[in-house]
Amino acid sequence: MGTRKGRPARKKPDAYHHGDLRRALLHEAVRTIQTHGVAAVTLRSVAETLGVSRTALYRHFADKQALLGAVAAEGFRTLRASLVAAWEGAGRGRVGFEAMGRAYVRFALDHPSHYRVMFGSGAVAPETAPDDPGGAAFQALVDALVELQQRGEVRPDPPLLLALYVWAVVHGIAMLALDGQLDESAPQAEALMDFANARLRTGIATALD
Amino acid sequence: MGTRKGRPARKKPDAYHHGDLRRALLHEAVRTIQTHGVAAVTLRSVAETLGVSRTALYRHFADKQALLGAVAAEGFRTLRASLVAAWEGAGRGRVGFEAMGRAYVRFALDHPSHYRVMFGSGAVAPETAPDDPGGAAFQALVDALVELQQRGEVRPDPPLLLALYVWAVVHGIAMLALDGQLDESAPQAEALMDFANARLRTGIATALD
DNA sequence: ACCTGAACACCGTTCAAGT
DNA sequence: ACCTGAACACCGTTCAAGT
Repeated sequence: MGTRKGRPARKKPDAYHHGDLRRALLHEAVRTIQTHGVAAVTLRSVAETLGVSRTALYRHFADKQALLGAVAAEGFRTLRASLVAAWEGAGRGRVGFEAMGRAYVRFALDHPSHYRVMFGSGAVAPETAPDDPGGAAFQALVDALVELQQRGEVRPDPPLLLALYVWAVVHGIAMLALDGQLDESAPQAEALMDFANARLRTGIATALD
Repeated sequence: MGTRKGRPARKKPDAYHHGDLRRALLHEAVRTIQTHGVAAVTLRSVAETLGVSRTALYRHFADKQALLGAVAAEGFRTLRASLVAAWEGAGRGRVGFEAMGRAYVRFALDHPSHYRVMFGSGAVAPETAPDDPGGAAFQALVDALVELQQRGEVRPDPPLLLALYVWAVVHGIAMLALDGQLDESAPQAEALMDFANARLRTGIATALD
């Protein structure tokens, strides 16, 4: 803020040529999703609370779906940060891996609507990616598994396949919780994740026959 | 069809007092979802293709969400039938169990939009239930696991917890595939399910230490 | 470049009214 | 009981126009 190099300071910021409408739109959409759900995200209401015309959005996003795509991308960045923090914070290794799983489920429980948008039919396919935050979040999981393989703690299967399997487990738990399929969602979801961590290690069979 | 016992045959069915508008609405909604996705399910279009007023639906469903709830319930009944058929058809046991997993994923791949509605935010909570088809589908999984436990082939953990874990795995694979997170969805989803069946048995660790 | 204002083609839902 | 028709309060998106 204040003056910028080589650009004459504007007398009055002129209300709305406010330079970062894109970021403001994105932030407002995320906020609305968190507090009132996706259905409440209306181009009209978002524009109004920002004090901007209903159609101003089209300068920054192709359409509403593009806005939601950006919301999803931001969600994946936050998710990735949570996963890495859990992994590092628990000192990596098997304990770190289990912490990652718990962090994943907790993220979904803490941001249910946002999480839903991230996996909504919008399909944030990799081609959209100058950075592909979804892929980056997944990569954090792959990296952890490779490290565990190098320590000889995880079977030497193709890391991609292993990572997809683990992702399916945590994503499945998250979705079941969000859809209200677990009674008393939050506690049972965490208990289920603890059980999942144990079963990921040893499976469900009684013996190796 | 034809004459019904004890009821005077109607001369002309009178176009629309056609008695089973409810069923017709439900069928048309399912058909549209399958062919054009949920977004195409519009009360207006459904009514029009049925030759009925736009508001006739409100005699049979509280609102659009109730219609989609009925669509979800029907989906769960079909899913349950597929699971049971796979389990029985493969002669139960561990082979039957693995067949159930594959049948689950195949159902989702074959009815992507319908599957999405089944787990959409609508929340077909158990209180809606005169029959609760979602619970019945889940029960088929619980029953199979209990039977495997009785044979000593699955660890004697609480069946509910085991079933939730397995459900999370198949649901997670299904959702990842539907969201386009797997390249070449169909084949990779089935390969992932095969891997999942193996990992459900023995887990991902290298040893039992 | 960035934003506005009016207009368009859609929605789900209500409500009094018809048979 | 079951259905209609008009009306209401919403949508996302377009397009010519302003600065």
